[in-house]
Amino acid sequence: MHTIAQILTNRVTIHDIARELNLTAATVSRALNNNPRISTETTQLVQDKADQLRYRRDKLASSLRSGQSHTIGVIIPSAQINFFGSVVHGIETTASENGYSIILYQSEEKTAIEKKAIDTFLSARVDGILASIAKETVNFSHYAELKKRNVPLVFFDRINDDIETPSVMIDDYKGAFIATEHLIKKGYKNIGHVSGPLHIKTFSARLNGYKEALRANGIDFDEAFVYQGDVSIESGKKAADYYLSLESPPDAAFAVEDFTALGLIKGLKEHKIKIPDEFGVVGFANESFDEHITPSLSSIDQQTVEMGKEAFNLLKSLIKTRNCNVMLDHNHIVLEPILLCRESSAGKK
Amino acid sequence: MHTIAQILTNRVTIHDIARELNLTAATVSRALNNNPRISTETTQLVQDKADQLRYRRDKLASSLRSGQSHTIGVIIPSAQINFFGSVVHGIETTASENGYSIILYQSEEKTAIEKKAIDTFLSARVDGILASIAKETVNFSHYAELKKRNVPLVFFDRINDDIETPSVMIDDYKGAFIATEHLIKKGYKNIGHVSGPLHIKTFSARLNGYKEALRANGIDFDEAFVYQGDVSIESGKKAADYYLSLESPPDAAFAVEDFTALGLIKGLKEHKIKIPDEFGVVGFANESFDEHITPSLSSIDQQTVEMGKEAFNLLKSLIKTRNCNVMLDHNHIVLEPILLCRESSAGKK
DNA sequence: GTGAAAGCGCTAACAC
DNA sequence: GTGTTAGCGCTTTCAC
Repeated sequence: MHTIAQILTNRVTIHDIARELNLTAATVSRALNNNPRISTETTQLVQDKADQLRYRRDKLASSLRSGQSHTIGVIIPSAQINFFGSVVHGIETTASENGYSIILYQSEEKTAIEKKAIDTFLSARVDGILASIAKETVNFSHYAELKKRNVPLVFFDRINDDIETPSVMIDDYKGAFIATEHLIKKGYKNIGHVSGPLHIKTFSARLNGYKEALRANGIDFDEAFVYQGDVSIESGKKAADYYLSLESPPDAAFAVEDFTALGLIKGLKEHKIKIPDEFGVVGFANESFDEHITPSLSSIDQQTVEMGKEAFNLLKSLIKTRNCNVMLDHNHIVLEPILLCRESSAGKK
Repeated sequence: MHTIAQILTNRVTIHDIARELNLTAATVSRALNNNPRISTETTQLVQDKADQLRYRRDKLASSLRSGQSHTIGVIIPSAQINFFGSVVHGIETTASENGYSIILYQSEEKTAIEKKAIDTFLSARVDGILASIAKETVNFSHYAELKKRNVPLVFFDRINDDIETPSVMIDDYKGAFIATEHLIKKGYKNIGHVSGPLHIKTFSARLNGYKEALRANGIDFDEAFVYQGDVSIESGKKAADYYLSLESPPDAAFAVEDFTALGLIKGLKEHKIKIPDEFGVVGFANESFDEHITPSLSSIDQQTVEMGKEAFNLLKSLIKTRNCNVMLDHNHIVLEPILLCRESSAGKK
């Protein structure tokens, strides 16, 4: 029969199983795929023999023949960024549960690498692609080509409206609304906003959410309370300086994201302002440092793992309905942001 | 020109190129692979036509035939853990530069999932595997099988001595030595160590590094200065309580990792101990919160990106020399830890 | 319920 | 330098 050494060194194929059981490769293939036309006994026999010989289906051959690779391509800017590591966690976990493997590619925010990623994925005949667009990318023809080639594509977090494809993102507007309203409810009266570059949709949506929360609570919007920052610790610090230079400074602020909030807190501390007693702060992103700084930073969680999960599920349904012309093309999932209330917004004293 | 099947699947094959140029598929294949036996003109002709038709090599077919997939499998506990996200960054970047794709799998610290990952990789006929062992894993037969099957394997960060295979890890002993000596040089006299579970090699190595640094600097080791923790913020806090309960407490401590150091700092602050003026602290890992807490935490960087890069390079050389019987089996790379001096160990006043 | 035969798209041995 | 032929290991008609 077979020595252990033989089993380990030579690849076992369906032909080996077929030979040992006096069957044909076709039957073995069917049995391994639980084809109902094969008798229960044969199926059992084949599967037992496969186990015994430590057979493993050759995915290359199988995919080549069937046209389905059960592999998806994932493009993220960088695995080093917490946010994306976390989304990838959600994607891989869900993909794995569904029998899919993921090929990971990092764009490093470069369009050229993004194109290379798509090339690689197409070569590998992935069943679909999950992508978060690189910052550098302004021309989307490589994504458009995927649509033309009928390759399932789902954007997550960073989407683009020129490409009509399903997507998953967080509700920035709502997150900002919740954050701002939280400060109001905690008793802060004059609430500012440290903003980010407004040509980026994410940041303008947060500004709008902030404004609307004020309006909904009968508070007049004051242009002077919006500090136009650039998403950095430094811009948070400058915002603190700016606010305290005003004749009547705000007593709280919603920062466009956590690094800005961190800078704001540092700046306020330098001015000996007590947080949250004299000034409340809420950020956005739930960065890992939030709960470790002093005071711990209230923030809006972006549901990263959930985002990965939803993105995969969306892609999976796209794959399933690929040729059915089902109009899934306008399927956009918007996730609910979650307020994490920590020390920095505990209320005025 | 194009068959219906091609229009439907949108795939151009070497046969299409061959037909259009009155060549055979073999010649086209050779030309695309820059085979020197093909004339320069033909090669150019073929490559131009390939571009024109937007041909992309089918990696499945190519790998199936050639036996080389140019794909490697990567097992990490979780992409959500900063450390591993960062290592994956290093791996993917280097792999990509070398024309390799990576399939990512998360073990979630479970042996069963680890086995599934290996199964998947074997099925996908990866050229090699990069793995960081799951915490749960005590039986390594699935890794041993890879060795028997002659599948190139490299461990990173979490290694096991039972399996003889190349590996990359950080020098824990040296990192601890550097951290401890740094505190001595900064003028702290009585230096403690908040330890982790000592049955884990990483942590016992750090304890040894700490001890040796004391010895090398002529300081007597005092058992009472070692607090046996469990790698958590809580154990850091308890260590602070413990140290301050001593008749003559230490004036500095090297914490086994950053969360312990964070807890230590929090605990010391609660006791109104000034850091670094009255007490110096150094951690290990260079977590992302280190530079954002107050005081910022001095730590030992683990060279995560470099680790990924080295791991891939090691795997690549294993793949290249696979059948040459080159004794690469005892190749263990140990990375130099790097001290990051921040506020928490700035020196006594 | 199983077998025979035909590829999926590519590469590689062997021709000439 | 290029063509011919034969698969890689699998799935999938089409038979019976």
